[in-house]
Amino acid sequence: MDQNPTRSASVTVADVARKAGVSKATAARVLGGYGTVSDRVRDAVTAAARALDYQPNELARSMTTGRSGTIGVVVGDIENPFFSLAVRGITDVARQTGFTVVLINSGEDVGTEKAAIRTLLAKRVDGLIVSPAKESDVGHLKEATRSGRPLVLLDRGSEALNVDTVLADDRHAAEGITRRLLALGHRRIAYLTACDTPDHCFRAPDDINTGSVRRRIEGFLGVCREAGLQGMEDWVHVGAVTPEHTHRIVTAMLKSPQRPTAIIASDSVIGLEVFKVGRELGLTIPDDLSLVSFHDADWTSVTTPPVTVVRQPVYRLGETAAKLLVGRLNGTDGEANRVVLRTEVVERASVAAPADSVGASELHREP
Amino acid sequence: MDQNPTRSASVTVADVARKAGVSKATAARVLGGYGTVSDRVRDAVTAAARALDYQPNELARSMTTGRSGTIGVVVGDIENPFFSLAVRGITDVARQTGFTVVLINSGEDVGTEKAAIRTLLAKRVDGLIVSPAKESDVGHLKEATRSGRPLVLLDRGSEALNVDTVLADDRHAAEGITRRLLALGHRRIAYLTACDTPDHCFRAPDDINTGSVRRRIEGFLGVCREAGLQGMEDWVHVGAVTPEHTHRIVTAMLKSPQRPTAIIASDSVIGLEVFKVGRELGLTIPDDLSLVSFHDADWTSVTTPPVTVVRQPVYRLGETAAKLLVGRLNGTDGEANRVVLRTEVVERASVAAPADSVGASELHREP
DNA sequence: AAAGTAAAAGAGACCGGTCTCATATTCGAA
DNA sequence: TTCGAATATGAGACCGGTCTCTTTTACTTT
Repeated sequence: MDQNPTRSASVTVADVARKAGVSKATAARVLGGYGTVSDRVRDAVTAAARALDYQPNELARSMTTGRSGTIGVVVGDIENPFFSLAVRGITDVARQTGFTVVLINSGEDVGTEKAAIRTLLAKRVDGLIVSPAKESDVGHLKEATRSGRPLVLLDRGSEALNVDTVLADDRHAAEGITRRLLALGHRRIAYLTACDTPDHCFRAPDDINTGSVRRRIEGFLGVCREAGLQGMEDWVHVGAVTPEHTHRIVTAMLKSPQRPTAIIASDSVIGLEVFKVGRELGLTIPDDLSLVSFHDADWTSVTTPPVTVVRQPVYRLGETAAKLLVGRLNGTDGEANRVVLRTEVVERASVAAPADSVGASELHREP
Repeated sequence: MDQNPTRSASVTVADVARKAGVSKATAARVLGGYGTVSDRVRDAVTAAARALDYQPNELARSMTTGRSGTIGVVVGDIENPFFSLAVRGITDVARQTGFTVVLINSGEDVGTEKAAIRTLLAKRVDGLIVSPAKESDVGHLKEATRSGRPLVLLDRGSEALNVDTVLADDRHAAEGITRRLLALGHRRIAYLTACDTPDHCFRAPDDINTGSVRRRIEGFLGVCREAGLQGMEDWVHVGAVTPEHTHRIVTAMLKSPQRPTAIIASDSVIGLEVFKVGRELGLTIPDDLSLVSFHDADWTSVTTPPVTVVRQPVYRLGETAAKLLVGRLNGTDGEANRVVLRTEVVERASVAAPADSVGASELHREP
């Protein structure tokens, strides 16, 4: 019965039409599910299609309809649990709504991101979800929107881009944990991020091109300033791009005579490395060093002590972005939405008053 | 200067040709980078393309060439660090070789997987990398290969499918850790996996459809049998599909009078949950309970105690699969490759002799 | 039974590229 | 100078669908 192996040359509507004894147009109507056809013909065509094992060619379909049924997603690094969870949110919505996801990693490099956008546009994705590497460099994104395809920004916004954006309230979260640390008496608080600057030094928030991180640093510095602490810019460290880099930076930091009494890690990959270095150097958390990490990664609840984190609704970040995009794709228009999802500080046990908190509380009384 | 906003209707080769004053065919030659053209014409066309901001339509190109430049990837769950790391390996190779990745999560459900394959085939991906949910149910995969598009199996093989396959040597790894546990005196060793059976009970390895996991269980049971332990099938627990399920199963297991003295977790998500439950119940690892987990997730080195794991070369698993696929795409043919990558047991501190090791060694003397 | 209308089917253009084949041009060798 | 080969360009079919427009068929209506 199977002596007729499917030829590699694929079966087309024309083949089905011929077999069913109808015109190509009619067969296409049945197969494509549009227009009006009689029941008799529908059955004949369906039977012929089954007999021939007809497989529609979506490419050809996209050609004429102009819709490819795909959405392009550009994230920094799918390996990072933050992005993999967000992407899960995106793919779930995509599947439910009949879209398919093309995924590209930018490696947080603008050049790669540009190439990615170009590729996706050339492949005629219906829309884009991007987590831009640099807020300041978004010409390629602007161009993408100009081509008429909707764009949604994920986790990082851009003033220059008037498009749907889904963010976590990073500044607020940073302010909260900074206040907490200050109240406990910490004065030497380091903020550590993967974002880098040309000379690997931090001077002002404007040096940071990743929106979410910049807002956090602004919140951190703002609260410090309110509390009368000046020059906290020196405590912001950039360039923790790999675990190895992070290891080096944290080790240097913790070995210096004026070592920080608390560290804020900008993501869970960094947080993990800080934890490791602390242990390596024989420092006890939280007695010798307080640690707060962004992203409630699974491991943070299971260490000794468990780590206090900023919980971001990462899955919902992706989910919301995808829903917004699908909405646009289905014709919703109007002003760009800026959705800001609430974060939450999960207090665990990696934060305590610093050992030298006396000096610190004196400082507190100064102003 | 920018008073001429790009019309949404895209610029085609025909438009460029007209502007450059050449035929469509010639313009296409320049733009497509094929055939021979004079320098003068090339410059003219290039200039016209730039002036018009021509963006090639890959869809149309794929239409005629039959190659879409995309590879379809179907994994269980991108949120699982195992898959996100493997996918990272795949996407890296894809980018380097000029391919783009379409990602679909199967949720380990064969129905979803089938739909995914159909979608990807309809979108005319050039090739597929799949981590099949069930080894026994691969008709749809067979069909995919029959359509002429190469398929590479990731982490899970299938005897029924004679295609390139990349696996970790799961059986060997399971045998190693089982021997270790037995040598320490453990007799009540539980194996816990997410794979499920219709009635949520395990009787024999054939109940397990996920190849990698079945091989591990076979290794586990085989070594136990060698050591004279019978009926260890009862110690294999299935259905740890979510952290909640896992929590319930592990709690029941550890509260039973005949509680296991050691648990082997089939992935890091399960391992984490076992760790949490152990702590909840006030059990000390490794004194009260030994724990070994598959997958060297980042958190495993940072707990107290750190967890002994089976390190799989996950990134290389994905990378190798992608390289194999790209090879096929570039015309390599010949017998199907079965690549088995070595795993490694990373000894940390979550394994020790059981508290009641005396009774255990007696048992050991029995046969 | 004739006319009028709605439903069904067919013919063929079209989407935006590629590619074959025919024609025109250029160049070197005889 | 002239011919032949090599190189450049043009015309148009083609990929596999969708979709408009026209013709044919079926069903009301009076």
